[in-house]
Amino acid sequence: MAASYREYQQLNLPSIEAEILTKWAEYQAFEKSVSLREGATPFVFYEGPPSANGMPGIHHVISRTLKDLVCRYKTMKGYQVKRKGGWDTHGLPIELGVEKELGITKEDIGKTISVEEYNQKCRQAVLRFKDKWDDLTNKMGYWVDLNDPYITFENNYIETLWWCLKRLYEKGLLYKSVSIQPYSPAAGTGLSSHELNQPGTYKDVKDTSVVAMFKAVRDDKSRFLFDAAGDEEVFFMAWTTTPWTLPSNLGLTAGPKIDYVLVRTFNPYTHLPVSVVLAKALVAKYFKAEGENADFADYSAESKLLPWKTLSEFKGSDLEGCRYEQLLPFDANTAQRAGGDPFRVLNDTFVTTEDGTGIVHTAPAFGADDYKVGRKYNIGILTLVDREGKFVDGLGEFSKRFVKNYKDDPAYVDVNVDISVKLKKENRAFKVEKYEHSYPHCWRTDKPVLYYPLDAWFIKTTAIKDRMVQLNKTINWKPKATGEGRFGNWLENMVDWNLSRSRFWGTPLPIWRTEDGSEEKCIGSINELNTEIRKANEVLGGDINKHYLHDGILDLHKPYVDEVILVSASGKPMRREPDLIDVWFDSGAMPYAQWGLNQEKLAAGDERPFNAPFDQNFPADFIAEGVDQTRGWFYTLHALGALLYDSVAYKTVVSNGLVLDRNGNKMSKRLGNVVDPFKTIETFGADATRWYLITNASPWDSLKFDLEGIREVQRKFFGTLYNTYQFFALYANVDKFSFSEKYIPLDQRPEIDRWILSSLNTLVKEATAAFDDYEPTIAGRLVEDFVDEHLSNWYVRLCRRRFWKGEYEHDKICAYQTLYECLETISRLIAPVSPFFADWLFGNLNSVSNRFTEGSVHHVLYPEVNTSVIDPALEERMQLAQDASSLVLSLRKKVNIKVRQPLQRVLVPVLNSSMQTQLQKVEDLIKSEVNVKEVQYLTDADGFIKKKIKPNFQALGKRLGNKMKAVTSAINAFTQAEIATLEKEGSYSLEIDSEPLILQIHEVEITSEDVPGWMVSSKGPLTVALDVTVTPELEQEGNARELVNRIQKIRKDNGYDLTDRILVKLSKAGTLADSIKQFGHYIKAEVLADKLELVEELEEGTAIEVNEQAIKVWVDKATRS
RNA sequence: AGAUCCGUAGCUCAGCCUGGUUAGAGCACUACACUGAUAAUGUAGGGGUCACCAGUUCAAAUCUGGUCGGGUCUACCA
Repeated sequence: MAASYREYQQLNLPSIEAEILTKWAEYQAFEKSVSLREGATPFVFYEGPPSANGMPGIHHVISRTLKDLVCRYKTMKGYQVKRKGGWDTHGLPIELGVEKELGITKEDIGKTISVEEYNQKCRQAVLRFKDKWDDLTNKMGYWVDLNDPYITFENNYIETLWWCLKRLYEKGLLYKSVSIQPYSPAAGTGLSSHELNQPGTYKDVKDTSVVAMFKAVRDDKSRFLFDAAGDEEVFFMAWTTTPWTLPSNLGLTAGPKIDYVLVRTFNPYTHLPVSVVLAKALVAKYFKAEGENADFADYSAESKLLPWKTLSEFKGSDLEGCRYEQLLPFDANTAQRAGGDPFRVLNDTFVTTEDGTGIVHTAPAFGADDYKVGRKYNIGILTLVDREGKFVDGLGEFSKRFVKNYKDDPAYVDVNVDISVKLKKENRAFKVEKYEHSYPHCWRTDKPVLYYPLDAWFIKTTAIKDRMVQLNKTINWKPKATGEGRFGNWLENMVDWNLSRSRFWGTPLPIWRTEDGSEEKCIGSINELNTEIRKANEVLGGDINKHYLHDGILDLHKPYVDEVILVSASGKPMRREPDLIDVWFDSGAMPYAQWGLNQEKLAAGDERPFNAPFDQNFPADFIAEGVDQTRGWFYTLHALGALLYDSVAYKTVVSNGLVLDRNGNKMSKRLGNVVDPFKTIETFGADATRWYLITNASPWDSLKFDLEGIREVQRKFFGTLYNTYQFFALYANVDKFSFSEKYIPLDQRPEIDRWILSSLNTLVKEATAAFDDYEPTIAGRLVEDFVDEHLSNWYVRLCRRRFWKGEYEHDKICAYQTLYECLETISRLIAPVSPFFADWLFGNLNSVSNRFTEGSVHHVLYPEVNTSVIDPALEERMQLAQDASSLVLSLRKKVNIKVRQPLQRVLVPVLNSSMQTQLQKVEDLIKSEVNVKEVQYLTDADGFIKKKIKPNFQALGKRLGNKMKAVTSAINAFTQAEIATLEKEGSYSLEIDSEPLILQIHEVEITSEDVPGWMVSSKGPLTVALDVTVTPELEQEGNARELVNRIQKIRKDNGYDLTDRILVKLSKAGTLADSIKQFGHYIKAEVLADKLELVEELEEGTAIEVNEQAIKVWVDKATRS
């Protein structure tokens, strides 16, 4: 007995998926999908490592679906796609999690808990949710190799990072420098940008702001100011919201292209006459319009209005180099102590005229921009605040005072206010006010952060900026704009990469330094370190490194590496620089570190001393992550690829957008609008979820996630496809179709079969193009449209009878082969996006036909288009048939004649012979679909058609330009005769604005509009007219059909099998009797009745109504003969 | 603050690159119909200042500039 296609009660995606998962596990389907392609061209994919210390969310499902579908697609295209998994295990989120769990803060580490214990905790916490992640990976059908993942905390991984760092060090790209970083005095620690981006860190606060007046020094540079001011005192005005930085002021920065003015006025506090410099654009902020050129002599302390007068105007560049007197001189902040040449006006483009005065008070220690411009001009640096947040000694009355209330001291007096008061008194303040702005706070202590100079190690990415920009242009970005815009701009504005992190659980910086910093050494491997360890012991003697002499170092983390002391060339001890490196370096170096160092290659001085798979796996063909990784992983991969090997690290990158909730809000635990991926998958199935995520919006658009959308996908796409399969299986099992007959050549198949196969091949072509272009959304939507509109609602609907009527012979086999081929091809087309359902469908089909030897759809090749099957004319005329049917149905609706009532004819005006030929070929389909007996074609000759003419704007517009309006109205006024002439001659002469103009036939569109005296309906060039006369003859046939429908329903209600023969008795009733007599044969054939009897009286049986006539029907199974 | 994406029907999205005269589809809603595969489908109906303003053009949802709103990233500044 031949195998049969599996049939189901109803679609249940989750149970299908459970079944397929079991099958995959048993057959090791994933492993096989890779091993089957051994020797094939590799397609290199990098997995961006997730951090398993948090639960996976629905947004992980979208990026992983994207990764998975590309890898599956490429596998089906014949590539070998290895997917090594990985785990990101270092970094702040993990440390913060552990601290929270232990209820400690950073300060406790090394005190209440040893670094060793702490890191042990981190190591344990890192993979806490690994099971959950593995579970999700499995359930969502993400194929990735989790058996041999790279793990960033492992020694061999860190060792490779060290090697990379050393290579950078040797190229002179790794350096130490002071940088201005966010720092929390209350917590005593620097903050990472990540910490600063915690929700709620930016708060609106009211600070005392002051516009300070810096007195210009008269010299050659500033002469133009004093000349204009008539030798009065001249001040530069600069605004600050942090008056505590004023003692550390060393410069004033102006924008070179900004316009400035010198204004004569009075100091509103001291009422002394002054001349001040500020940006022209900001004058209105400090001076009222009415005060301009007001009477200066009238001004007194009581005056409401401040008179002012513009004395001169100049550019910021004119101010460059002007000197000023120090605002708040003390012992501690002399120019000498600052080093450099301070108290000058500088120029930089970061200055804006949005706020303040257009002149920026510059304290290099307390602002990144200040620092940068300060260095450029060598104005030195003063850090007059210590790490606790209080002023140092030597600042007079301000010494030792906290610059902000870091200690929650109830008696705290705001030093910023005192500074402002002092300035007011000294004629050095122009305006003091409370200013509300958003300012970052330490998320842990809730105290304001300050920017503070800290030592840090940098990678000199700026050295190869141009090269990185150049390389970026070769990367295929999806979407393009992210690469050119967001990423491109980011590269253009690149700064050196600050690697340092003052944390505990991470990759230690492998640099050892002598105490005076004069000698240092960068270590590039474990062997090298062990050698150095022994050497140091030999040179320095004693107990130095005694724990590491025997076995070498066993763990490259803190605190162990910090215990190691090395020896410099000159014999001095060296200690490790205490920093850890940015975790982004960990992930950015994964192309190299995932394979680890190869000791032989290393010893041989290989440029690429990584284990062998590396050679085949760099750079990646494809990576994909969320768009939030643009400046994260995408950047670090790119930077390291360029820095280390002058290469891109990936050729194509897809950045997917955010997943928002259904109202467009970002999902966050705080808002409680997160979607649980497990629950979603369990409820709707991974395939429906994946399909929804991919087809609803382009991956890079942000997605408003709505469960209703998944439900719709489930119903509409999978439901339809499932039903189509179910339909096929039902009849194929009856007929024992197993594709054992020879493949019937297309020219021996009916039109509709050739049509659906043509459409199918068009679909294959277009879907493949879309996948090749990393546009899965387009591919998915194409398949959806095909399944719904073409396959299910046209092909199957029209062909239904072919499957259950008649014998198992040529036409039926054609139908089975065609539908089978469609289903099988669809299963392969959708396999990348919905891997479970595809494999289920494929498996169900293939287990009967055995057309493929492969056990899984994921092992076969993606369908190849057969262009010889594509017949555009055929697809076009089928469209005509669909349109014509739709128009006729619409007309039937208008006159309320149901489809079951046959009608005699439709008239179709044809404008040319090719249209008629096209229609004739699909005439039968139209007739059966709309239940009419004949199609008549009307041509001009019949004189029935009324035509409509419309200009072809596209063609005419180019030629005529601004004459279009006149021509349009001329054309609209055409008579039927004129249209006829144009059609006959192929051109027509017009006169527009008394100029002759020859109109060509292709410059207009002529459609038939009307058939006088008939009901018509049209769509584009197609018009149909319907003969709505119902003759008695037609009515009888209609009755018969109606009756068939009722009997079929009874059959179904009685639960008969499709093939059961029946006996029917009908009560004689009115005019129906005639119908029954006349169409008895037809009725019997339709309902598989052996006997159809008309009886006078029927006791039992079902009472039904046929076209408002009551009748009784009695149905019973015929006994088998 | 800079960059970037988005804004079309109640909702989700096409169309925009390459301008062309009734702006489409699905969902939802209403009514009718179809069905021995269908949780499907068909027909009809309501529902749109294509965010706004200006410009270019004979012609703008489409091109240009700006504004507004939303998202994201980066930065945080006197």
